[in-house]
Amino acid sequence: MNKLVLIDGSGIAYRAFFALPLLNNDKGVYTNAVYGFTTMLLKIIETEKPTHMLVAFDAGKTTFRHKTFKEYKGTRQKTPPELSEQLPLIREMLDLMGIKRYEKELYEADDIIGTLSKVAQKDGWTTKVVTGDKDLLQLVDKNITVSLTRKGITEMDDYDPEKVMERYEIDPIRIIDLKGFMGDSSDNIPGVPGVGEKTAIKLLKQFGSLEAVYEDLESVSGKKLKEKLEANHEQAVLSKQLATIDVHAPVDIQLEDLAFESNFSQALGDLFKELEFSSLLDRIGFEATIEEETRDFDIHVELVHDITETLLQKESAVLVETLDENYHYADILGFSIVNEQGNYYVPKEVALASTLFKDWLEDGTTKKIVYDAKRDIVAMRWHGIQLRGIHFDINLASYLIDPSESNHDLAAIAKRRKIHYVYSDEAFYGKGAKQHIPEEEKLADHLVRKAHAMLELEPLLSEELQTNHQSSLFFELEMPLAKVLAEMEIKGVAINEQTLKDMGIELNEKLERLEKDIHQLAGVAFNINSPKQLGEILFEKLNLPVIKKTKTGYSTSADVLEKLQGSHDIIDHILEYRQLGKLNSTYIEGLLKVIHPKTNKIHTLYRQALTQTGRLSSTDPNLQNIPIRLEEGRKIRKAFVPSKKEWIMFAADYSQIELRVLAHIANDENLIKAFNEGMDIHTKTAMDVFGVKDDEVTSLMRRHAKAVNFGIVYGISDYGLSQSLNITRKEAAAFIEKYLDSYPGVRNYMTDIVQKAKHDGYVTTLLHRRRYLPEITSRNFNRRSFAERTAMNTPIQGSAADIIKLAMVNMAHRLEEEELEANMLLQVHDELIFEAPKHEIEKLKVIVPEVMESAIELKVPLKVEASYGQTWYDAK
DNA sequence: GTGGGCACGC
DNA sequence: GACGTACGTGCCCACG
Repeated sequence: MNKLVLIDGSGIAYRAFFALPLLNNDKGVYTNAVYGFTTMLLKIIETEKPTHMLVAFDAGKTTFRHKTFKEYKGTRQKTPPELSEQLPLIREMLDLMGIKRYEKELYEADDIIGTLSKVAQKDGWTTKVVTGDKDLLQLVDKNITVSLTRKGITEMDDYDPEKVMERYEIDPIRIIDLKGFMGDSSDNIPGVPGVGEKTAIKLLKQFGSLEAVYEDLESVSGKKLKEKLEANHEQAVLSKQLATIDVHAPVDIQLEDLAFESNFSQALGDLFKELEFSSLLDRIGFEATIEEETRDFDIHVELVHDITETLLQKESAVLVETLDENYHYADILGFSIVNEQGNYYVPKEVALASTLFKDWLEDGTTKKIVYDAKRDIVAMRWHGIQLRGIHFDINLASYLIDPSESNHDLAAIAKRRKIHYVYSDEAFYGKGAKQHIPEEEKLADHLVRKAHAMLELEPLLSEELQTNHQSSLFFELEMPLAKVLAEMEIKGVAINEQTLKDMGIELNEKLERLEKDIHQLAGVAFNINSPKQLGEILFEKLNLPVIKKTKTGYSTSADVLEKLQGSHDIIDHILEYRQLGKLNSTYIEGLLKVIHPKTNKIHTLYRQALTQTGRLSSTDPNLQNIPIRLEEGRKIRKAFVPSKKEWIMFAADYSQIELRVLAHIANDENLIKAFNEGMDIHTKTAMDVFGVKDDEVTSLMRRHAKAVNFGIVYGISDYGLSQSLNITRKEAAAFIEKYLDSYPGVRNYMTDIVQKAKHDGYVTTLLHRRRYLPEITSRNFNRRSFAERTAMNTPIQGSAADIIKLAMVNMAHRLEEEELEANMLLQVHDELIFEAPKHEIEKLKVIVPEVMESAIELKVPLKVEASYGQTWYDAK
């Protein structure tokens, strides 16, 4: 059976261009439309497995339609040059993929597609049309389906005749009548003014066609409508004509010529590499390979059998290779050292057996350039080495220079700075099941290349940091913080395993009971954890009203279920099942799984070079999302205990740090005054937004005010606020307006920062952390709006992150100075958690708030609340 | 192995 | 007027 795929090339290119941010490769060539187009093609090839393919393009500005209506597409904006310059690349891509393309003078892509789809239909073929243009739905027929891009570029909705009927309630061919009435502003087709989709469909359902409506105009209900139709008769007929795809266009190609096979050439792989589509390479059957220019670079490697003084210089790039992502468990593969004396590879056994080498690693007076200081410190510590003398972390530097850079691998950092001789780890070791460690000679070569690049990169990155005014952010904040975090990770947090296990047993019993009840209420056994099965039960079997749909089916999220509460007893049970199930799988079973066998503690990994705002993140396990808001979940914290008897857990959190930062940055008098007077900020906001006095603030007002503050801090939209408060978007927008009226300094800040971001291309935090926002000038409303909210939010959230990081570095020094035994263990964005002997409590109660509050001086005081107890749970 | 849906924290 | 809307991590399911 032949399967033909016809693609609206012009439409998809246009769509891809606007759907994706303006990407470019290292030569500055724009690639977003090519990339989007290509991912769409690959998806189609993979899912449809076509035997024949054609991409049709519009031939030029003038088409036969302009003869009847010279203003056709008259309001179209000129194609942006950033897109035009990508069209030849798309053509080249198609040629290399072996996909035929076609354009015809005076005809549009639609007409070519229409004509060929009907020829194929006659020959008994199956055809799929891929487009972003709803007009093409008129082609839907037996054996012809139309795929409309939905959001982005690779997500599509398939329309067969039934689906068109379901969506529009008319036959596919009546799409042209619909267009006749509605018109189309993007093509400058007038239609009948005042008639939209709803009215047009009503008319077509009643009369059948546009012509039939005009033949029997008297039967049309509504005087106004009748007048509008009468006055625009000619225009409606013309509009229908313009919207009609010519299925008899003079297309001079045979279907057989469109044969397609998906075995791709090396030339295509080369083009992908040139355009930096590395993530797509394996989809066309190419591995990420080491490029020739990289391989050809000759580097002399000295394999070290005996450690001597000569290779241990005052300044070196040092690499300790650990393959396991989780460096608490990672084995060391080997070391490389590159300095002015040479390029050395030191096998693991040689390195670990040498006291000379160990002493050098532990020598704080030598300057070591590393790629990931925290990983190196921790990994070596597990092998008994106290790494010191770290001077420069390549990864951290790259992150500070541009956190949005998607790839901070050494090879990528190097390549962006014209250093091409490093292999990417993925290309060298392989990924997934194919990962393996090559023979020692190759490994030595790889590691030495990496260290060599590190040595070469250090001055380049230093220079960039300096240009960005980020030297002190780097050397005085992030570098010292890496060491502090390493110590926290190594120390780990002790866990009372039995507490977790007991909670697990209790939870399992409750879950079993709940499951039984739910199955009974449903009348059938099913998997409650499957949103798909749950949706079928709720909305098909029990016929509950559908509140929201996801792209794959019914939404069963908590906010949907909450709206269904009361309509069926099963809902409450499901909500409870979900809540307890989450606790059990993520927090009980999940945490038990990651207790380190050697220490019986949990050692998280902080990601210091990941988030766009400068916050840390925590993985393996994530200790930054341990439940607190609901009591059942909060109990999990009872399992987090001090590592020594007679010790306690001590917690200290910043109160409203983001809003204080906002008061400072925005220099808002009202907000500054509120903080200086020590007011409850949510109550204060409620007073201002609702215009009431202190004692008139109801709990609902305060809740709403709190959500508005939350929105300001996290940069959510009016839509986001409306969702969290369950109010309309308009009401949410009104709240935000009221807020900004009350805090004019904040309003000015919001306006100014967006302007500044447009001008500079980036925003910064108090300590010069930087976030680029290229989309702030996007023509796409969503992208632009998002960038604008990010511009407002990042300086707030990022500065708060700067402050707590600074406090952590200071705290580590202070604990040492005071010779306290207390250990700093965890950071949860605005909170620090310690363990300490009881006799240090009184001292900590003074020192910890003092260090945190004095981390930085703002126009408002910083406030810290501290508490302690037997477990993390009790430190509240 | 991957993407989607969901839920946890800040 | 629609668009699709704080971030990050991890679980389970369903798909190939």
